[in-house]
Amino acid sequence: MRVTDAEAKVMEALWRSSPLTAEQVIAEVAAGEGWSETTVKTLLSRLLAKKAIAAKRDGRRYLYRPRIERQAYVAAESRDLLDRLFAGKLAPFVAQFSEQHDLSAEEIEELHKLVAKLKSGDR
Amino acid sequence: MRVTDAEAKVMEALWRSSPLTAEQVIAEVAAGEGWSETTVKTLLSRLLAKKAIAAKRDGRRYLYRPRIERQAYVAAESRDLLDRLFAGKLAPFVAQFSEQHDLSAEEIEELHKLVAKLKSGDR
DNA sequence: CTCCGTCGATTACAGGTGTAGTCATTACTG
DNA sequence: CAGTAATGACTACACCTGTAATCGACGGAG
Repeated sequence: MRVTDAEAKVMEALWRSSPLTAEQVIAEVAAGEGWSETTVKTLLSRLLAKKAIAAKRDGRRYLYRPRIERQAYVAAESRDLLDRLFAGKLAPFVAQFSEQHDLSAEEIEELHKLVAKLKSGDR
Repeated sequence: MRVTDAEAKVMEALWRSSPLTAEQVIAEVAAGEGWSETTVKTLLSRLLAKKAIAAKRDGRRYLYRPRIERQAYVAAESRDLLDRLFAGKLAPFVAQFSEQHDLSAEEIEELHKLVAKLKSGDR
């Protein structure tokens, strides 16, 4: 069961900190996305229905927390993109991206360190 | 106007070689995706409507060709992912991906060469 | 010249998604 | 104890997407 883009915005809030009440989630995302309160509540319900989050009763309200890790979501999205567009290979992705955008010296340095670490088998 | 996943499959066929007739596009993708002929035709119509492809009459049929480059599509998708999940930065993406998947020595080597080239400012 | 087959155009339709309003319950406030 | 405010549940709805069938026009075969 896939988490949609709008739902992911709500997940991001919960990944940033949790548990949160619906009201707190609304405070985190509604204004930024230009959403009404009920929209956020709908998204919470759908996420609950697809078991992407859990809700624990706390008096008259619920406390929501993620049930899937951001790491897993990010990894799935990344793999999907790589598979669809780069035959699953990382290097071609990096190649095209660096061709399209001028990377800062810092970014390049960071990549360098990363690759060095990979070469040394340090993981 | 966004190209959807199903539409992208048709685009891929046209990026591989073009121009193609509808029949040729169908031959390229229908079986592989388990689609009927009419499904492919619908996708061609929608791509035409959103100007992602062009059609030139050739006797009684049309010859279709891409109107947006694969490069541009791939770049947009990539940037979207990076922006959504990695604050637009390449290095964190590479970091998480290499953590999730064991890269082959060849892949690592390829990345190394790429980064070396970037460092030398060769672009 | 007529009939038939081939194409693209048009229409269809269910399920997903974004976005939001209304309802019903429940717990405080007075 | 009753009324009100807050909160989650339910309902709504248009547009998008995947998937496909049917229609109408036009060109080629006989």
